[in-house]
Amino acid sequence: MSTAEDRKRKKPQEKEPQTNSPKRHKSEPASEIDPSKNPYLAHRYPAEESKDDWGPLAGFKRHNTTAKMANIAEDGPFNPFSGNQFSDRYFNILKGRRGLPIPAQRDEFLKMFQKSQIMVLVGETGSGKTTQIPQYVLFDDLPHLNGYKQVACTQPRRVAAMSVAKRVADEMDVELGQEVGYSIRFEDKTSSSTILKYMTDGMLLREAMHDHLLERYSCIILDEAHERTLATDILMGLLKNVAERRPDLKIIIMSATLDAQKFQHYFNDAPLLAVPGRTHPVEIYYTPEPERDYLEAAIRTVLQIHATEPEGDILLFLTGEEEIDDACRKINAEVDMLIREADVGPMKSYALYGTLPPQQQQRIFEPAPPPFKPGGPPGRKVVVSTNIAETSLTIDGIVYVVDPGFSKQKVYNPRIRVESLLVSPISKASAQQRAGRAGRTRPGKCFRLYTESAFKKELIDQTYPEILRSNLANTVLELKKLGIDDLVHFDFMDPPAPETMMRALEELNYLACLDDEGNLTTLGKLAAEFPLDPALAVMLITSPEFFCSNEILSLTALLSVPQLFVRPLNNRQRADEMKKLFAHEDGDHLTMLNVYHAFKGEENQPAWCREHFLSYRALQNADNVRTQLQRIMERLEIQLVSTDFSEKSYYENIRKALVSGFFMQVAMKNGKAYTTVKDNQDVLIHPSTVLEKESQWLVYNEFVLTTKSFIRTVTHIRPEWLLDIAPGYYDAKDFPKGPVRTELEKTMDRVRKRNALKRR
DNA sequence: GAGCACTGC
Repeated sequence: MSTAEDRKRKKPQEKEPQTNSPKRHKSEPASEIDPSKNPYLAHRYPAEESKDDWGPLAGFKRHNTTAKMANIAEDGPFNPFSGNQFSDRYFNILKGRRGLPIPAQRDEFLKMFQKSQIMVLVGETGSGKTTQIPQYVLFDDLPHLNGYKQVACTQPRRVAAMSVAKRVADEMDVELGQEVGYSIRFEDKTSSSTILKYMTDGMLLREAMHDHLLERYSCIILDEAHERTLATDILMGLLKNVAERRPDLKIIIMSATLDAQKFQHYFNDAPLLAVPGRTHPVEIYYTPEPERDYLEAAIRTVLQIHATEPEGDILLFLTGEEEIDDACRKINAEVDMLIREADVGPMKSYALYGTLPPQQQQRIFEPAPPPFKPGGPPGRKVVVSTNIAETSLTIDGIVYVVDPGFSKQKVYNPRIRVESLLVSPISKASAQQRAGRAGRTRPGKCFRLYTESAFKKELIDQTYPEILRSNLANTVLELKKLGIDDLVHFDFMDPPAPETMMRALEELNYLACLDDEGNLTTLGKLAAEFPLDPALAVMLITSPEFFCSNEILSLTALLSVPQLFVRPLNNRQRADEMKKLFAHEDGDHLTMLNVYHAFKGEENQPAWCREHFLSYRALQNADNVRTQLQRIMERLEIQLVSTDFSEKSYYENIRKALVSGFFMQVAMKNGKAYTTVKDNQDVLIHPSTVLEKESQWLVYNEFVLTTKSFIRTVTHIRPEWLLDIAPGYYDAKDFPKGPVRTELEKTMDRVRKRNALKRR
């Protein structure tokens, strides 16, 4: 990745071999003209040399331009950023862009942008803010004439960063990856010519860890700030801080209309610009009485719409995979009955949730079935979806939305240190977003399965930001790495609960990533380099001590992707049998490793995965993650070693390495069930385990709270290892009197006696 | 003997 300095150094070198023609003019005949005199290439030379007396940007003074000037430059004929002649396609797209509502406010935007360091911009979907505002910034901020700086625009999701970058590259008539590019995990599509970069907010955060002042940017645009992802919240705190130390940095916070004042207030009363959206009105209907069974009510409502409303597709929001599959089955059965009894058209139902393979997700875009007879009652499709359709996926043609008012949300309980998913009422903002999905192509209707008074009085305004609902161990490590020493006084927009913060600090201290004063240790600094949870990072970094870093590298990658084993509804038994083929008697971690090794030895991987009920996507993903982690290890000079497979200690070493990261996630057998050490929670082993033999002590990867408390992905370990690998954590006298303490003391005695024998 | 809202590095 190139820093601003690199870019400065690289530029002059680049022009040498191309004295006669600039880089992307390959088909052009060699010109007699000295390229440094070519006004259209003026931007390729450092600002101090550039006079910009001619060319499309003639007379443009940084932060002193107008919409009129920019419009003239945009009208061509030459592209002010690439020097090329504009294509016909460019002018076609330009016509469309000028038809958006936002250009009318270009001057208003420029004035505000020029006057203030930080501004807030709110606009509904369809306003074009994500594609247009960054371009407006380019024409005024002129980052390429300002020491080759860049303009960044962050997105919460990878697909958004990619697709918007592609769109804007087309709008600006440049090749994607040149003047306009994107940067997401596993893919950096930028070059030394890039002046506008779309990126995920997590990616910008990563960059900030090595460049605390974000020096390579002259302007940072945080888009979709209302979503309040963890990364967005940390970035906002960071940017507020950086803004003071870098008066030259411009910041724009973009958000949907809600909560604008909160953003303004947080950024020292930054000015606000509101741009209108382009959506159709949506009529809202409430139920007169509260519904007792929202699933039943939802299905009933869908059928009523189908029987009585004019043409248009339906979107129903439910909470999870099982519920959605169930609802689809019931809807199909009811529609069949309805068709027999009444004069209605056909209706096709589609399930939509994140873990569905992409191919199946795509099916929701199939057109609705046609009516049975021309002019008869309309055919329709109904998409039954999780929250994924609220933000990540938009489906055109939706006219009716059915909103029961619930979604699964992550909650964190710092007292028992457990993150879990809970079906909870949605917020007003969420309800509005859902309703908006009905008005994308024409006026629509939204049926809320709750009363108007419940909406007004019971729903909270905004969903709580993620930072208030998460374990913050990773976040605290990131903040420390960002150079923020005083976490207590860090200016969060919504400060997390002190107990959550304390838990995170405590966890990092146990992992030896923070010392007793709360400072980053050498191990902590290394751990922060990895895009992993602290426990995984520590396990990986210490694995060479157990002679198995190659294997732990694979395992770490496997543990950081979801859903390795596939278990289709109609083939569970077969899937379970297949899983047994890979089972290792000591537990699930080693089983996953067996899967990975078998996968790597396979030639036709997709077919092999189908046959063995494994997710090809997950394994491929794990492989990508592994490559990324391996590069980081090589950069940090962490050794990659293996124990010879024929050695008896091959698997034992891996289990010990597991303990070095997960010693806080250990459970001990207590009668029929297990008890987690330290927290004393009664837990059961998740039924998905391959472990069959009796095991007194287990290390587990996650605690899942569903119908019962489960520990999932478990491996058998020996208590001696705990004393050996984490002596500070497993000091028996720190434990309350009880079975765990008794066992630890027994183990200590055993070790002592054995050592005494050895000494004799 | 059961589940996996959604993202991101």
